[in-house]
Amino acid sequence: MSDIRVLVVEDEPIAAAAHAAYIGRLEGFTLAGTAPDGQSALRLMTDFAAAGTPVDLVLLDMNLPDLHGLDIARRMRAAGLFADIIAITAVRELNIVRSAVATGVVQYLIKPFTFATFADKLGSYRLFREQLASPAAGHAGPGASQSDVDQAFASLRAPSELPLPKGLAASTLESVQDFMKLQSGAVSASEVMDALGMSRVTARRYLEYLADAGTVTRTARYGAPGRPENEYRWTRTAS
Amino acid sequence: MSDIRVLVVEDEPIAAAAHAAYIGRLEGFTLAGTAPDGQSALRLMTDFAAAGTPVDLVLLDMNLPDLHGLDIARRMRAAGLFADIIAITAVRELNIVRSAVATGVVQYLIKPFTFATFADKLGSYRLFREQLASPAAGHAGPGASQSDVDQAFASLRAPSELPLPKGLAASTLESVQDFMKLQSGAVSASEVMDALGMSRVTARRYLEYLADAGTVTRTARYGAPGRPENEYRWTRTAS
DNA sequence: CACCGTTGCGTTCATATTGGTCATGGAAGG
DNA sequence: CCTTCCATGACCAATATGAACGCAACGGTG
Repeated sequence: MSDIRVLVVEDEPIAAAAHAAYIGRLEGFTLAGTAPDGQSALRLMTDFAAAGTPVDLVLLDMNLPDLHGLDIARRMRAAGLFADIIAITAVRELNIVRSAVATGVVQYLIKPFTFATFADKLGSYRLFREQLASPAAGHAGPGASQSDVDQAFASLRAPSELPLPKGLAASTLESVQDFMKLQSGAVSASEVMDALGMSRVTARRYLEYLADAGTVTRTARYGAPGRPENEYRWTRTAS
Repeated sequence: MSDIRVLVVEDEPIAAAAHAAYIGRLEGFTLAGTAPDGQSALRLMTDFAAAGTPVDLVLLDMNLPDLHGLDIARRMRAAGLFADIIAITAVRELNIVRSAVATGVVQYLIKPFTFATFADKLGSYRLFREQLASPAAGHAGPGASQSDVDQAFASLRAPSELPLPKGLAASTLESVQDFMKLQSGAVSASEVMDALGMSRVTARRYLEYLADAGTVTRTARYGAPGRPENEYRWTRTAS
């Protein structure tokens, strides 16, 4: 089976290069090109389609200088471009998710994400395509049954757990992350402990992990008696 | 939450009446109207949108006298109509499924189907909407995390139609579901074990399956020594 | 200015308690 | 009687907690 041709649409050059590099590391995917804004993305897709090598999948950032990602998706459909779309955004608004689904977005990635998350989402998309290309054996005839379609949809939309370092639980990490997102200023490990009802050791361990991952920054707080206290601050997610 | 307004698009009068009757039997759904062909369907949707009562969901037959279902979906998007679509078809062609996904089809029903299948697909769609309207409890704040989005997408799967994984029995799953429905708060796996008289392993396996299917949410309970205990909460809100 | 007690957090370790997995037994169906 | 499937019990792995220890800055005191 030929590779899935991917177009990366992202205005920030650093992020665009990162996504392109991610694509290169994945089996079964080929980078078709990159576009820094909506207009050039649409033009590129039209050119590729005219050249007989249409784009199969678009990694579409929602925040672009000229057009919103949803607008691009709508214009794509209006222009007869029916590549599948994986939306990438830092905007955590659920109503946007619904609108995105209505315009044919098959996956939704929230920045910042790790390569593991990225690979997982694209992998499930590839599995979705493969299941539609060759349905499960055992059914006679060329048609697809309801369960075949259901299985394809399931593989497209199934969540998956990512491997975490030993000693850390996914649910706990998520609680800490959600709490940190809401804090505008810096918080100490003790404050996290009180707010989430967990022990000081646990709170500190997860904050330390997030600091290592770059999701939060760690600074020292002086002025009070006692050993200086580390305070953690949610790093502004790069648009 | 107000009901989901549904438009039935179906050329055969008998089938159209059947679908309309199905809608009437479902909690949380209201029939907005029926259309026998693509042109009148588009006109109806435009009129509803202009009247301030837009259609939320379209049950769209793929084989219509004037237009193909995919064409209708594309024209809807081009016209700025972003109702969600559940495709209904007797044509079992998988490439159509892929194109349908690209135009924002959220579910795919293959005729002939029973009322149970119909109710299941629409029920999972309603759960999808509810999860996007109010993300899972346990996470504070207005933002949605990656796992919230994943879980919403997961509700679009059809657990009852998928073959059950090895080791699960339908009858046991039903009793666990019935018990969980009655619980207002969160329950742990041990409590389910005691209440239903089954082993901890079995209770946990079924709860885990339900959590994966999005029917229950899983959160951790902190504060006590020892490994945190998972507690499960029924999420399907009876509207 | 140097030193030392105080103070509160960082760090480590053992412990408790649950989650996860494997092989086994029993029941249902053919 | 055989096969298949699921619930079970027992084992190992995982993870938050509490306590004990160490460390670094503050604030007196010499």
